[in-house]
Amino acid sequence: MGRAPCCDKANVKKGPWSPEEDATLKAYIEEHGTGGNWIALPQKIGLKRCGKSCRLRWLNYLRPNIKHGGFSEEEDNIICNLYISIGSRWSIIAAQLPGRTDNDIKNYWNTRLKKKLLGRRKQSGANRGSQDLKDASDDAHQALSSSALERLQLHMQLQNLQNPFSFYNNPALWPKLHPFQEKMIQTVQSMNDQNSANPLMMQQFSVPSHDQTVQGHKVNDHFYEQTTGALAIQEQYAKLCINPKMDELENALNGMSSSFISTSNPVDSTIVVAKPDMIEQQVNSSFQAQLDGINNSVGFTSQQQDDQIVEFDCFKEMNVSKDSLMWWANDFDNKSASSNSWDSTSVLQSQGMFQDYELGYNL
DNA sequence: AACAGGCTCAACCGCTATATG
DNA sequence: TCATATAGCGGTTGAGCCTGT
Repeated sequence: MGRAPCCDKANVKKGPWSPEEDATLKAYIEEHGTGGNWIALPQKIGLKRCGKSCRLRWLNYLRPNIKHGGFSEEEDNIICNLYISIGSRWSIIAAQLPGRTDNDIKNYWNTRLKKKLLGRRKQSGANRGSQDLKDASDDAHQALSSSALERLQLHMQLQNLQNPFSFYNNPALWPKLHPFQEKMIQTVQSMNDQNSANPLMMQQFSVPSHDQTVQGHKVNDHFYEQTTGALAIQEQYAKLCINPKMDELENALNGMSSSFISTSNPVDSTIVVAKPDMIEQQVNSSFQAQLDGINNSVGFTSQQQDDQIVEFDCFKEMNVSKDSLMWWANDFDNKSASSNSWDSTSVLQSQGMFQDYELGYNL
């Protein structure tokens, strides 16, 4: 049996609200409240509108203290950070921005903010020319939701562009490479030079391989994952650049375990792969010290760093097991894993989120 | 001035979560 | 425990506006 409609579709008005309708609805709610029943409300006040439509109109437009347009830089930062962290939970994001509605934020993100951020990459990656790579990337892309992909892209971009202390941005912090890796990178760089490479990619390729000791500090787990992923990018991309044939690409992709993180960037054809077994390798102690140094220099406390990890919620959409990626587990994620059941309170309870705005990606 | 294409944003749709009997 | 009603959410649509030619 199908579900009964919430209202008589034939007898309700659709489309834009007239000033008279607005006035009627506003006056009634301000005097009587909603009465806890939106469905019955339009009939009470003689509006030929669906209750859902009345609710939406009130929440998004008529209720007091609603702000429209004119998003500030600070609001942009919050939206961006939260989107990267939790995805398109617009109501939760809206709860952090007084006077903003979820609809407003959603529209703002889809029409402006996303373009503002991703547009940079599109521009820088536009000149990279391998259609083979692009096609293969598109295929790999299918395994990942656009939301997660977008968030991953944004994370990587922002990590790179916004943080002056970023590992990617600081060549002095890059340990020496294995000669073979250097050779791969040189090859890649020479090809990229010819093709006006995306600067982001170049920096990713400069990230060295490294190891890890134990599941100790999440600080290092975090950086470790990033650099491990970057190493895998190096390997795959270098192979493909050296011999960019489709069959090679297919083999490379087919050879990847299903437990790998696998995604791709449809804009610049980046293939991102992180192998869990790499995560089992040993950490170079001097490198670890350097990472600790970075964290100290940017003022991360261990708690803040834990919170920072919250930002990588997007990886859960990539079928990454908690065992294979040790940095993954945290209280926040458990809440988010229960999907829509958590609210803005739970976000705030995952303390430190707002600290991340200051520590993180100022636009 | 006229047109086409792109952009914005209010509103709708359909789904899930929650409340209630 | 189940069925039903309602609230709430996120994705999508389309009318109107803007901009470039």
